[in-house]
Amino acid sequence: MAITIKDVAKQAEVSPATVSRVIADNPRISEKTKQKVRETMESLGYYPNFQARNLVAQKTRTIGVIMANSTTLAFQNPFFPEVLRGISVSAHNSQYGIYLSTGATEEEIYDEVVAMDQGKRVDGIILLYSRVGDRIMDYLMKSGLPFSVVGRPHRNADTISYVDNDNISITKQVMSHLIGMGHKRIAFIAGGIDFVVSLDRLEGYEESLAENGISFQEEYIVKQDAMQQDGKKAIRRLFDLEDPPTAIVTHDDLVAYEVIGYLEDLQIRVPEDVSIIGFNNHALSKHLKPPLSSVDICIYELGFEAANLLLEKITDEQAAPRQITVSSRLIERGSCQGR
Amino acid sequence: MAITIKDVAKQAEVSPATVSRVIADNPRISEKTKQKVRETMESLGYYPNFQARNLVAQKTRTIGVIMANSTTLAFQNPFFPEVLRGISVSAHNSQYGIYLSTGATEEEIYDEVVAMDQGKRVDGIILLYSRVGDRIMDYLMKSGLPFSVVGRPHRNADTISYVDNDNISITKQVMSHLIGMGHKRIAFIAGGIDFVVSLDRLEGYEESLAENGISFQEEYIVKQDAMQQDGKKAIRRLFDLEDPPTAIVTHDDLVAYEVIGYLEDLQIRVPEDVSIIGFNNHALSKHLKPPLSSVDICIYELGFEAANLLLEKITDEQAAPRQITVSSRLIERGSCQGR
DNA sequence: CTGAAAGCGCTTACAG
DNA sequence: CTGAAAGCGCTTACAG
Repeated sequence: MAITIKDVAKQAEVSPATVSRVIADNPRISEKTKQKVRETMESLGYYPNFQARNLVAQKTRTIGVIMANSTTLAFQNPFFPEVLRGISVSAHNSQYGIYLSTGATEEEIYDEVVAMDQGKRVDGIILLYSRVGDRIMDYLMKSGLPFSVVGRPHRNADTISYVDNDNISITKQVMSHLIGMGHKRIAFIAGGIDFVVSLDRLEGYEESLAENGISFQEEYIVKQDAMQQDGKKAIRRLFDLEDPPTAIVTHDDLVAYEVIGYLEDLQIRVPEDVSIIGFNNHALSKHLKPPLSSVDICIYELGFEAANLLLEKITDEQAAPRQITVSSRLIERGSCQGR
Repeated sequence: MAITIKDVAKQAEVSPATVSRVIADNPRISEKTKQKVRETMESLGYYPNFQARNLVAQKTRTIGVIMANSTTLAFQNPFFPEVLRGISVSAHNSQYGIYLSTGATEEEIYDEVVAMDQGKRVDGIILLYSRVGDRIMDYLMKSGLPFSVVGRPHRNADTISYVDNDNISITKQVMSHLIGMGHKRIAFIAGGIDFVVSLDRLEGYEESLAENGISFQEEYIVKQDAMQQDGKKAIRRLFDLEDPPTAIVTHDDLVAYEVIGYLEDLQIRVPEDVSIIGFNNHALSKHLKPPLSSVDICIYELGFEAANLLLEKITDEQAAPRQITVSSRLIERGSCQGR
């Protein structure tokens, strides 16, 4: 069907081996032969077959990207496309392709990872999330397949290449900002409790309270379950407390806006009555009213560096695991007010 | 290195051919042999090598997904992840994988498409957008590689499998809604002018005006360029007109919110002074203030059906091109008011 | 019901 | 500087 190396060889009156060497620009082939072979490749419209090439090279020049279960709101926020853009740029720079997981459940995704590894479909994997007790990460650890993670692994972090923000520190900065403005009753709308990023931010929250001599109150924590089941109710409950919060930190700007919507329904004004800060610095956050103060976590960088780390491991088997901390910073806008 | 079919064959005391047949569950192999081979596959932890299998089968069970240049705000909106989710589900159902384009410029993407096709990396391609005079679509037409498109192709649409909303009709419905409320001066914030979807919506806009005896005014059209360069200025100009619009239709909810932000700066109230309607029904749109009326274009369906169409063509070479119209509907919320 | 052989399209020691 | 041969890991007519 398609033009193969043999067709080119015959036409150019050389052996297939020679054609192969010309493709690889092997210096032992004479310029004259190269010239001739290249011309016939051109005129025949020859294009090397990746599958065949990869089979003998025993690699694929493809990286697998594993995204978490995509059915949640999380998928509506810009994290995924933005991190993918970072990965794309790095992969493209090194002429690697991206193979994406398609599974909808953890079970399906696990099977895909096994298939990617054992079926030799990819040279390595980027895990786009880090959760507690994740089977997939355990599998990757054992498999020997190069991989990197966006987010600090819960266990054996020092033996794994990963990128992350300093979530504890940045959350403490967010808290200091609010506490510095006079806030003491600060609610925290947490992300999924099995994600390490959520744990880290919660830890930052708690540490900050402790360091500032403010007692931790369980009622100020809104779990993701509660938000997803009935966000409005969860927020109402917060403000039915004897001492309602005067500030709210949410794990995502989109959630912050959802909360702001509920607050308006409750006739609670932002920022006059309650201050609010989000994470992820959504493109909208500067346009909306109030403009939302938010933590820019540099999602693109996270993806870009995760890909770089992975390619490092793929290229050099001996490469030691590396950890990269991507900067993050609080962008102050109009959604906070002192008291 | 890895366990191959030969290792299994040796261990199970059969030929490699037999092992291959057991994998394919060939009915001519005795149950006894199958049993034995399966056991040794299990105990050895054998897993078939995709590259080898694909090389002889001359296919890849992979579909290429080509996304547009990803540097714009478009990438911040949920279209991409949502359409990808639809594709993923369909692909996963048929046990196909997804190979993603990584290029940042049209040139790079074109080269990737050629590589995917000629290098036999994928069995077919989904083009996530349709633009006027697109080289990539021209290439695909000529190549013979199965492909499907999200969005109506600008030329030769009847020979191509694609999914789309009825953008002309839905835009006319949106306009009828506004006109029915008494609006006559309706501005239109358009998407990229080289996208067919933008042209269709603009056509719906113009047709609707004509049918309702309202004259078309060039000044009411805000082009994407103007919005991207200086959105605030573009909106201000709209309201500096002698007859400023009383309603605005935008091609995307995120843009609608950006506009609403500018309007607030200009002390123009929504919906009291001006009504506004978006497209894409972003998850936030029901939470924000005002809750935004928006057209739900069923993005997930677009992706899902595009993948189905592609798989149909991959599976059956003779399959005639099919076009699927995915439903869309205006969701009324609080951002419009009669006059 | 099973095996030996050829082949998918390429690469790479080994010879010369 | 170039070619013949073996091989990557699998599948599939062809025999028996």
